[in-house]
Amino acid sequence: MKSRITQSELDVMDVLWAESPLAAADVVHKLSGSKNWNPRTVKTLLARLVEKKALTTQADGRRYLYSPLVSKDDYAAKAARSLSNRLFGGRAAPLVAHLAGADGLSEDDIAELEALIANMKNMDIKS
Amino acid sequence: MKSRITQSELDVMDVLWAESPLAAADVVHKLSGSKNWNPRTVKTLLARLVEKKALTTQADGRRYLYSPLVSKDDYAAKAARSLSNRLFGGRAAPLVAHLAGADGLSEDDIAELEALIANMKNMDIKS
DNA sequence: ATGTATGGACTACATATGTAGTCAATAATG
DNA sequence: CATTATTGACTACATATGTAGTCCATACAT
Repeated sequence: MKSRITQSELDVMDVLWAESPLAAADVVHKLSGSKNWNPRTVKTLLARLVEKKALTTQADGRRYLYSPLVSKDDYAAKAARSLSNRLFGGRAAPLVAHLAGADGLSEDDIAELEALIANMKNMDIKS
Repeated sequence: MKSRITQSELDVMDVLWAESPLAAADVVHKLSGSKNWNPRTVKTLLARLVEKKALTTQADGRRYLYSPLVSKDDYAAKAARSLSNRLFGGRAAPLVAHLAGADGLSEDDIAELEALIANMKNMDIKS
């Protein structure tokens, strides 16, 4: 019954995905630019993430250092598959189509996708 | 300040995206296979979706017929872009990469993506 | 040593969400 | 017509979530 990471909690995870382990005060500091949160709020979110087993702590003297237990890649993959299944029948193309605005994806996006697809085709051949 | 459609509410939207307008009893019936919900629950979700302006109602005698105000495409597009921005830096390729398991996407997915990309390149040329 | 700042543990409280129950009007049925 | 079933309106209540506050122990500065 692993509870879901919420929006606010995800903001905290982002900080720790970028750099870890960090003390609560560091996380507070890194969020101070983007979020207007009371340090208490950040502490609460950290505690909830530990409860949810999304973070672990290691003692550092009197305080804790926090590190992710869930990698961003894993989290992102699950979120992507969940969205794909829930709204796009588990198919990739409709999802990608909906990412684009009226005028398609950017050149860069298209180039990256082509490279990715070429790569996946290779994987397929090798197996 | 349009509140977000929740998971349970989305199940209701799905029914009405598939066919509308429908009376509450019809929605209840269509959900009875997949969800083990009390009809009251479905009614509550319908009412909340009307509040959130995701559905409209038209009177049909003593009851209401519900229809989506938000199309599935719009909703899905917003959800897809939101996920992409939140977790993949707004780029399409990493999202697609994370959709795949260890062994890449299915042949069908790859074929569909290629077709989609070819199409988007055409759009690009025309404009 | 003594006051003050800092850090974690626990508590708080409004709103959201999942999941229903109650009530009153009305439609359908015997 | 009297009874029952249906429907929307309103209410309920536990848990989740956003956003903090309080308390207490301890580290640090004087």
